[in-house]
Amino acid sequence: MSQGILQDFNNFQFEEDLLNWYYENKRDLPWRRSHDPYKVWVSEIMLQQTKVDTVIPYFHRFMERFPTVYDLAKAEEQDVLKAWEGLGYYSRAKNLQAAVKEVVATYNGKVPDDAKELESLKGVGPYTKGAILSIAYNQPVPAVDGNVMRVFSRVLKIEDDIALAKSKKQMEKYLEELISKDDPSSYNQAIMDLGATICTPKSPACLVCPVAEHCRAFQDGVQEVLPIKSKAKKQKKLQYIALLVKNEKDEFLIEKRPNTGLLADLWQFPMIEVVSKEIDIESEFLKQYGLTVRNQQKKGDLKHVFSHLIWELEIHEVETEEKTVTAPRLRFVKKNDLKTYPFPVSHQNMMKFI
DNA sequence: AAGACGGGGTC
DNA sequence: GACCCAGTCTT
Repeated sequence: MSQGILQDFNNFQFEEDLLNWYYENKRDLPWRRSHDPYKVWVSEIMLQQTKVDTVIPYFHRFMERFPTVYDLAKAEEQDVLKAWEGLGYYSRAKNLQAAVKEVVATYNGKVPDDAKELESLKGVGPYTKGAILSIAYNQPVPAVDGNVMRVFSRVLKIEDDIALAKSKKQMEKYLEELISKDDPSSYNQAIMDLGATICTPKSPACLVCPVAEHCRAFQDGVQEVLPIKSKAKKQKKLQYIALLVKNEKDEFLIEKRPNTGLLADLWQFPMIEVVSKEIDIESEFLKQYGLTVRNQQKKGDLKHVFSHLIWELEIHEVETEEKTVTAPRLRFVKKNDLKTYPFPVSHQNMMKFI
């Protein structure tokens, strides 16, 4: 047993109380119906920074569309992005498919049960590695996410800033010791359920918590103070003119975004960044897109908030006499065909102005 | 260590 | 508005 913070912590009783609670109260979630490593993997990627309720319908559709690693490996990337449309953090989808291709090519289609192999896969970090190893393969490996940081900041009364990388590393060290060696799969999932339903960020339900008697924060009445987390910086504001460019065939001009960075490889309506007060939209559009447009008409405003920036879009409709475009990332598309392309939510909202 | 990377829900 | 969410990658 280590000196320090784990000293005097009754882990034997904590584990028993936690697991007994979990066996009686675990949530019935779609990805818990099997221990198929591929399903565990997909669910864990989708659940990154994303609530369970949001993920459930996406998970069902994704599994129907790509039931096995082989189906996902051979899919068109655009189809994968379309299945991910609206879920956000789209590099997750691209990395997942790249990693699945690697699993098919290198591991004969079997999701690795080895830590080194797993963490070499794109999009698989310390958390996802631990989740797959524990949930799918029942190995006693920690999976430290926001829930775990919060629950154990309170249980062990840790007052370090959980936004710092070293705090998470330290927590992984503690959990290597604490994690159940009898049922690591249930242990990790129990902490997540506890964090999601009882040990919540605000107003934790300590009076019905199965491990309240082991919780140092509760004993000292500081459960509402922990965990300590430094503030996020506020978003940068960006202003754009977003254009519904319609030709005489009633088609709209769309463009594919660059293959890296924000919303990579998703489609959008053309946008012109508003740098100065007085910009001439028609000449600026000709300069950036090479098309002549006319009869500009303002349709409305749209605001879209990302985690790190804010888009303020001024929606305009214009007409063009062009019927074709040669640039590969530009395309004229009928209104009814727009739904076949993956769009960010901000530009799905633009379609309401059509 | 800090920033990039989505979107939705809550208070 | 601020905060949070079953994080990872890049700089």
